[in-house]
Amino acid sequence: MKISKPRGTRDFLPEDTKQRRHVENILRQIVRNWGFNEIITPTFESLELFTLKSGEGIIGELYNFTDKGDREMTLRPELTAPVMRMYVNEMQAYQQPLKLFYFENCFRYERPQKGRFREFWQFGVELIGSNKADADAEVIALATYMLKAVGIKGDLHVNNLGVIRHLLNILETEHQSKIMRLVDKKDDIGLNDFLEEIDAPADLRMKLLELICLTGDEAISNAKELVGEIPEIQRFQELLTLLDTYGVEYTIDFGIARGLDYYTGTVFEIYAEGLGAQNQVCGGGSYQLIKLFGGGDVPSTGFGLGFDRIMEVCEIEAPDDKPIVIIAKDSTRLEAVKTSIKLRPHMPVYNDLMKRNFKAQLTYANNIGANHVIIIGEQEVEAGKVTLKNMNSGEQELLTIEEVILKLGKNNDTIPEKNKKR
RNA sequence: GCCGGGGUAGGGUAGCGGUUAUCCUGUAGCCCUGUGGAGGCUACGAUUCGAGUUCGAUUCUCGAUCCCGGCCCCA
Repeated sequence: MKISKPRGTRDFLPEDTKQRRHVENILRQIVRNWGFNEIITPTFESLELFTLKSGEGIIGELYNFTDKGDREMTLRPELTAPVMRMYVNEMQAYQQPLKLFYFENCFRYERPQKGRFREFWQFGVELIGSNKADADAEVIALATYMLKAVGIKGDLHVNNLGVIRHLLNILETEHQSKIMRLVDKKDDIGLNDFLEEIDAPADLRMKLLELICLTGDEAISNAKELVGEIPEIQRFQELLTLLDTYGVEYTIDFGIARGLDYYTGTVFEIYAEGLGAQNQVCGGGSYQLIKLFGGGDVPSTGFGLGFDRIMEVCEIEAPDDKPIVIIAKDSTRLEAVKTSIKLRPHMPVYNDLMKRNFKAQLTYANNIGANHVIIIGEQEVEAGKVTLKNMNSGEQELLTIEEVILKLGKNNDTIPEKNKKR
């Protein structure tokens, strides 16, 4: 009886894995160059960490369990909360701003569909300690640069929640939250009904419905007409000026709400084409979670990139490994092993492990796409050299191992390419 | 949790009440023990699971399960 993999999980074959690692390393390199440092948090955490952040309702979507010491645990559904927990536990005295990033798997008990799995990977960034527009701008710009680097055309939408909150601040806090959630869902009917239900002032109602539809270049001036010259708009403009300077293209969109109370001002989402219903590849903003987890009043900005969705639409190819195959006879197998040891610091080398005959070894080399084979037979051993055969041209030459290393180090562009990656 | 569409060797497929379950590809080996890519031959390998209808089910019915897509949700 075959055992199948759990629902919503995936096996990554060698080709898939190579591709994922390649893209992952490109992203990692960019984030490092922007001055962020990678961290790793536990795969499972206390259930409370996430219910604290998101409420009890989240439990339905978690892979939670009780451990043998009767502790309520869960596989992490996201990484912002763990990173904030880590900060509160052990990084509060660090020099700020603290620039952290992660690339880890997360788990949600949900119905799988296109771009949605039960185990999925998130690449995220958290900048802790600054509430300035400069911090928000750097984080947003970074997200767009990352997507660009892997060849994805993203559509960036930005908002500052301060504006809509300014409008709503005459209402009860709970009503404000509910409205933000409805705005986030773009549930206009539900929003209307709710405004009716709480008997919101007509003036507010009109302005709100108008505001959340504002997008594009005119949005700022239109918003000013609705709410006046409030500091939040100024702050929003400061951010946009910075984004212009970064060369980032964006759409102002007062309809982005992100639905959660802990977002403080700047919020943004990036969408990509070709992903069906799950087209959001990135989401983030500035938020205040540290206080909730028992730390100080420290502001943060961050985002999460849906790595699996990126892999769905990203078309860049990982470089080939271009393996070298050593071909030996029964009498020279030990010599082949010794040679492989000398070559392996410089290139990927395959020995025959199947005791195949000479011809079949060549066929094997051909099938795995080797550009070169190294033939070690009695003649070569006698000469103290090896035969290097180019599988594309068929040319052969008798060389010392040192000469082979020199030659393939120069001609085989795999080697420098590989070093470049790290 | 809900709604649609699907499951036949590792991958891609044909059969649609009775077949030795078809073909392509793949892998291993041989033709061919110092020269690969072609060809020939051989081997390996499948009806998702469980009930029901039937003399007989891969085929029809129901249920489960998994996959694909959508809804809900999206921290």
